Amino acid sequence: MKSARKSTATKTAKGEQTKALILNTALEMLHERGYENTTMRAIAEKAGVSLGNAYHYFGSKDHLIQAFYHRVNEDHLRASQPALQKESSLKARLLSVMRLKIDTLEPYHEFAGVLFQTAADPHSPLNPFAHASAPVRRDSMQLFKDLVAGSKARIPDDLREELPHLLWLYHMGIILFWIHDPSRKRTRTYRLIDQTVDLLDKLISLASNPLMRPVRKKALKMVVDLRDLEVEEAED
Amino acid sequence: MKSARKSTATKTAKGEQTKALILNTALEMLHERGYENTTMRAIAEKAGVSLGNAYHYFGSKDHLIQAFYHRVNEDHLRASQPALQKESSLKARLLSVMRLKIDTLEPYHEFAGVLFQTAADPHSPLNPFAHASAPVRRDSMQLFKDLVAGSKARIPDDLREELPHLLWLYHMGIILFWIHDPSRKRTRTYRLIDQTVDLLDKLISLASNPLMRPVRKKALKMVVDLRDLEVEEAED
DNA sequence: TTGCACTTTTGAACAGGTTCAAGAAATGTC
DNA sequence: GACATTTCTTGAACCTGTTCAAAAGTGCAA
Repeated sequence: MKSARKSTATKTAKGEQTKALILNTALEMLHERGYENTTMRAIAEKAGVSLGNAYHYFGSKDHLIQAFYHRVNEDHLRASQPALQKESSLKARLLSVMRLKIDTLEPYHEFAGVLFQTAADPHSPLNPFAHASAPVRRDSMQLFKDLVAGSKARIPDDLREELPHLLWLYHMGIILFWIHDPSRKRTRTYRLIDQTVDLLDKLISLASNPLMRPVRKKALKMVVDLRDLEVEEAED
Repeated sequence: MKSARKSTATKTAKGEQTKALILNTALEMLHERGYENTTMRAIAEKAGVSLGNAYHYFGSKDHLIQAFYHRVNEDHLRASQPALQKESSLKARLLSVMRLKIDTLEPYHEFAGVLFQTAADPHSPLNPFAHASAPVRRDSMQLFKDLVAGSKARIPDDLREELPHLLWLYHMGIILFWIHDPSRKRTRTYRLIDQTVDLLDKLISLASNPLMRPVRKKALKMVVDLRDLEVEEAED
């Protein structure tokens, strides 16, 4: 379960085809049977290729999972567009985006643990701070940038600039909660979203108050540090 | 890497002895060689017992890791006592405890990722919210209770009651950062601690202001929800 | 002492992720 | 078209976590 090998880039039309075949088969099986029951051997067999061939295109099972996560992320992006068109207040936009995130993720709750399990390991390609997942992270980060940029709230520039990162971090926290949420239909998570979004909205207003400038500056300095860390790791 | 089996309780003096032998050997090897290179076979061999025997006492490799984490936690507790005796302000107490936490964890930075990797999976016994790690969690939670109780800060009762949980959560966040911190001697993490502790102290003062009561109530309601989730899971 | 119920211990077997050397196919070059 | 090079594909082999049935040991009651 180590393997640093990257997914191999295809050099041939046929290779491209095979890679896509393996990936699609894998995604399908992951969806249908969950993580544990989707073995590399099973994927290879169902796709009609050899085990080694699967490993030629995807350096590890994690890489397949990453592809899976990428797809879920695309779904969320697409699902969020209407709300971002319609809503204009920061609060409403954030609420929609967060709820839709959970909606999108829900079918995979059962094996989401495994999904984020790997995410905590700095060496894992699934780690959301790591290089390998940079595209996925950039996409989801972009969503929060759009979310902030398109809102008509009056927010100081310094805060506005860092807000997307803060919200992204917040959204990771919610997902962590969701993973551990045993309630039916994940009602707790939705409730938590409602409450935290409300709270965040209040806090943002509060932080936008000129009187809060010193505290805000201090907090933002800290956030920038956090962000730098992400970037650094993304480089290596 | 599944296994729900618990560690078996020993029924005999000899069993007790064997269990301790295996555990000590495992901890030693984990410390010396890290996670990947410490295989169950290697532990069993070095301890001079059979592979199956190791599994008789520890249901999985994770259980061994948990024991490891437990020991580190004890070290931290012990290391924190002097500071908790000496310091009286909340800020100073928190700062000491957090810095000592990182000090204690530092020797294991290399494989800490794996350690907390498993922690993200709800099914894992290492998951800090799960039943299996309840003792460890209770211990580290107790530390933060002491931390708050022994401080002479003027804090509203409602906040004071939830503060230990909040600080525990905060401390988990810092550890997450630390895991990903590539800086030499983890200077970034220490800096982040300095900054966040300072900020937290300010926020606590702020939240203690009577004017903040409505926002505070709202925030605390949310925290209680979080805490309930932990408890619930700890039950099953 | 013998027999019984238990705990402890063993090692073989299994499963699944991963590696690798080598053959087959495709592509490019002259 | 023939050869060289690169890419694709294969399947066996390896490693490690985990399971399990059975052997060995232990203590205690009759």
